[in-house]
Amino acid sequence: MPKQTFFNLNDDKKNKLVEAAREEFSRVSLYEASIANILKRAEIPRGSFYQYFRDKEDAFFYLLNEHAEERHKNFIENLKAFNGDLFQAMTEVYKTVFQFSRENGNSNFIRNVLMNMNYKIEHAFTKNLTKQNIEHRFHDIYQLVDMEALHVSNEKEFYHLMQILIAVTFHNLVHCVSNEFSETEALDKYISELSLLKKGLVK
Amino acid sequence: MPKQTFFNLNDDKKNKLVEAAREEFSRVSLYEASIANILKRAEIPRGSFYQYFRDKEDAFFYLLNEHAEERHKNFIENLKAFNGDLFQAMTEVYKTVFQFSRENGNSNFIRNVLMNMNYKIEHAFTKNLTKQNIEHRFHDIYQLVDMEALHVSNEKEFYHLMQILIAVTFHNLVHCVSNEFSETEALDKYISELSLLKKGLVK
DNA sequence: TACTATAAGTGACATAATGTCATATGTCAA
DNA sequence: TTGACATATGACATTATGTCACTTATAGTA
Repeated sequence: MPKQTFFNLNDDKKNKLVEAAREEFSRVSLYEASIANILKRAEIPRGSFYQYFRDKEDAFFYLLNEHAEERHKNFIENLKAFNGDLFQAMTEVYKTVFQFSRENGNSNFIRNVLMNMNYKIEHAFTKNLTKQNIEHRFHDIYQLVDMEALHVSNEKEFYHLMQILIAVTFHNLVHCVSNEFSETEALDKYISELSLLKKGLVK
Repeated sequence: MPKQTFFNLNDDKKNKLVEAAREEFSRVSLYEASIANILKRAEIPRGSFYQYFRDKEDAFFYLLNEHAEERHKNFIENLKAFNGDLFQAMTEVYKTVFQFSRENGNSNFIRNVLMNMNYKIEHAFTKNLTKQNIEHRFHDIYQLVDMEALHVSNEKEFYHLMQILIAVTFHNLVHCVSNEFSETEALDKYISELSLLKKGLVK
């Protein structure tokens, strides 16, 4: 989490800093990113950066969490719109994230995020920060999903189902973005795998 | 790939260097690893390192590929031993990798690999280097697997099935290692998810 | 208004990392 | 012995990171 001083910043300065960080993290991965470039773009001195953020990661995960928050809201909305159809809701999120990764303009942030996806990044994406939050959100989803359609009989089984779905969704995203699939190709692959998932892998 | 000079090294020097690298990559992740530490341990000058490897990654992926090669052989053996039962063979590999991640002695290499798993690392793990190799290996597996038991009707569907299985297997490994699960807990989780995968997610 | 405590801003600096290159050394065949 | 080639070496240029002593701003108080 950024330090309080960051949140105390006036909007202009804050936005300029956030944009500078986003540009740098769009250029390269978290590990290759250079704080010096962010400073240059944001026109702030080195000391100030450390006044606002603990380090490079802190700034990166701030941006990522902002994005993840949006995706979570989308997911909940989709779940409602599709009457609890988990797979349709997930497919919409998949599409959205994939489209973000295709923005060729100023921001390749999501593309870089996906191509360097690891446990910590996935975690930031799917859960949000606190243990409490995770359980709370999981429960929200559990309430909204149409369980009748699913092959699970309790919350624990549903947890496993979600783990599988998340694994396959991210794996697809990363694979398709890394291999520069078109949106149609990516969606085809994802839908094929979802369909196999639904019907089961064995006879 | 390491440079030819590396392979020309006499065994003593080569082993010392490889061990030095393994120790460093066991201490921290690829990105945090310091070449200086490898040099100190291997007692070679800086210039020599770059005579043998292109960079830090080069050394890291050399070690990883060695390991992945072993796992691939295991997998093929298991597939034969279990008469083409894909799930049993995969569960054995899962167990083995998990056990490697638990080695508390000199080497936490696999633990660090799993905890920093990303696309590139997964790729090194599952495929080996060349496109040709990937297709070749995939075909080998396709020949060995008992297709009768599976819910797929052609090689393309089998490809999707393997993608799912790989996604879920790695996701489990990373999750269980990151959260310090015991071997029993990890195996329980994996088996639960495999069972859900087999029977299908929807009714 | 002047004073003071607290927060925020600043950039030079210590430290450590990476990759390169000119130079030195070793090896082997003619 | 010589020359061509491969290998070895460590000083160096460059670029990072995170800290700290010091300055400046702000807001509450006498």
